[in-house]
Amino acid sequence: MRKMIAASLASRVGHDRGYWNRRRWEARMKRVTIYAVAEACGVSASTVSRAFSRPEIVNDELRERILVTAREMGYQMNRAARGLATGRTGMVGLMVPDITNPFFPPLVRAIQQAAAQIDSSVMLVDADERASAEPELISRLKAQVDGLIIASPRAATGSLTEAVGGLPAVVINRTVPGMSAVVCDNSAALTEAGRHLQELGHRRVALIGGPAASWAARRRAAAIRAWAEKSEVELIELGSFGASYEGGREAAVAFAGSAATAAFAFDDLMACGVLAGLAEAGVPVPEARSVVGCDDVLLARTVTPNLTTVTAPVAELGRVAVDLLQQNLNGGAPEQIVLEGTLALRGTTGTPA
Amino acid sequence: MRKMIAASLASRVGHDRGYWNRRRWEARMKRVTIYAVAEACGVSASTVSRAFSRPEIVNDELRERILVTAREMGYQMNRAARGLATGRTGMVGLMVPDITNPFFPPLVRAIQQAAAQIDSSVMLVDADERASAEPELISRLKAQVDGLIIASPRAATGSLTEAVGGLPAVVINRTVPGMSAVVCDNSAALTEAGRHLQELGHRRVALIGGPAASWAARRRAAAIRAWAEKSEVELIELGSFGASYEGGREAAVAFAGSAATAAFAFDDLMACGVLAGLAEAGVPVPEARSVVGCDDVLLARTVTPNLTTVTAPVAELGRVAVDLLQQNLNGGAPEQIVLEGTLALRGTTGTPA
DNA sequence: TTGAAAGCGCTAACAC
DNA sequence: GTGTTAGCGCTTTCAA
Repeated sequence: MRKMIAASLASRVGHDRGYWNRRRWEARMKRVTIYAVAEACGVSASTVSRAFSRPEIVNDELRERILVTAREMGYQMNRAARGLATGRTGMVGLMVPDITNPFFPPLVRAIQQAAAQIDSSVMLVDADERASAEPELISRLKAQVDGLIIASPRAATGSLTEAVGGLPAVVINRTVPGMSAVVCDNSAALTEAGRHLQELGHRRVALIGGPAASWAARRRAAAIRAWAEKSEVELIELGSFGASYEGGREAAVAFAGSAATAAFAFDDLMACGVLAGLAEAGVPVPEARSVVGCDDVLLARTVTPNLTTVTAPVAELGRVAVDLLQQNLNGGAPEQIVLEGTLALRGTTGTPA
Repeated sequence: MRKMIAASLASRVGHDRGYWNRRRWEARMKRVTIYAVAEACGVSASTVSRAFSRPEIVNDELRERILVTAREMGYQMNRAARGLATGRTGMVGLMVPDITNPFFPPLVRAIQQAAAQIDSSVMLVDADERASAEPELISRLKAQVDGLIIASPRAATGSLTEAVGGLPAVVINRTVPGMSAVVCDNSAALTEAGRHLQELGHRRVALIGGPAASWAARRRAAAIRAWAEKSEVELIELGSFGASYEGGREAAVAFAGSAATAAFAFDDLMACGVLAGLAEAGVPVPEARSVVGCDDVLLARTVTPNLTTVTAPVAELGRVAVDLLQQNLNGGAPEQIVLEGTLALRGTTGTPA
């Protein structure tokens, strides 16, 4: 039977699309399947299949023998075939809004590693900072993965829900009704940063807002407002800027022109932009002004002076996201988990002039 | 026939592994297949299949009708099924040595976008900077993708070749016999940087070497040595350091203690480390010392003063990699393409004291 | 240009 | 505990 197939394939190869098909044909001929392994072991294909997918139900000795010969023969499971049979692809889709934003690479890494632990691979898509592209990208991913991890999506809740359409999904640093979520709550750490500024003697502090569409930006702003309200400090809100280095430089102008002696930037990228803008304007940090960032990306430690910021437990964020997804995959209900950021005091906060 | 299958599935659902299976069953029942579309259009499944995979061979009007109803019914191709039938997965594997190194995110993005253009998805794995893990990761990827893009691999040529084992593959910023490659050649730009330093008056320049295992590091070092040889400049080689910010800070000590007035760092990350190290030691840049980096990562523009460096055409690197891979996939022979880096003069080079 | 039918490699219900 | 068998959804001959 197998022989016949080989023969019929072989006959094809002479004509039609030439080299290309010949290569594919060769690749196939070489391919070791469970049937080949089964034959070599003198067992049925199902037994080989079980030896891999449910090892506990096959005789220990036999299983060992199968596994060994499989390895010797160079057998590698065809995941497409398994996927077709089980309806599971073994892949998780990961969408990030902008992989060049230094917050995401460590997260991507953590997710990829955690996924590997549960024998899944990560299919990555970058939304290239275009919120409107997100639903489309998600729909495309959807057909190829078992579940989705959506990092800090910018798109509207409704369009996200619709795009995801019931597929298990977990969002990171945002909540979306009906989906699992892991969020990093920086409120406490930001409040602590506020107290720290106050103790240093700051009485007027600026809030440099991030993109209006950002859920995280709103949360952070809310925490800071709440702190300002409770304290004796005057909060000067400096409107919203792009969550980028450039955005920060623009904000620096506004900040320098204001009466504030310290500023919270939405994130580290912006904070570094602010630092650069202040430097250009000849305003020394932390002598004349203080600035605090958020996220603790690589940049925060490489800028001089080192940025005072709020450290997010990125690796854990990733691990938890994969965990939650797996729970969903196994029929668990959506769940939300909150992790806490911690304040990292460094060189950009000091006593005001 | 289809009805029967549905019935038999339905009967399964009552017992066995409960909720989990029920969900899968529901997901399946909902799934729109080519058969459903075919029935709705009153044609055979093969015709629907052809309407998607080889549209040119089906009657224009009919094809339109099929495509429209497919969209209306929410049909989404099952790639596992196609993969099983064609032997192609529609995925390209992308391995990066360290996604948190700022050189890679823009590259990853470019690759993902280029892949999307040819209707492929990207499966990402991060080697977490462990050269020895690379072969294993590649082997795992191999079974699930049509081809591989391997960015700046650190592993030995032999183990790479073996791990890839004949699968179409293209390496980035390195050459491996038998594989396609795109490399960014920075020699000309580095030579130009050298001439620039010389014109500024530098007579002794340091070479801060990158990791010994890095192909790119060796190439860059070679270019710089060649330039020094031809010019009147004394080259002081400062041994090899880790390709990291920390590595750069260590190197800064050696640099500051040397007679060199300028230094080439292996890459921008190290260059920034050098900058930080010099700043700590109270050595002003570019007044006392000059430094030039390589790659032009985000960091190079955010550090103060902005880093003089060599800009790599990252986006093009990614596009070309995908192009080459596609050619390989279609039976083309391995090919190597060289792109040129360009010098970006910025703030870290100046007249020596 | 279209349809029928077989097969891609694996899983899982069922029988032994 | 293991074998038999019938699919998973798509592509691709081959015949009409």
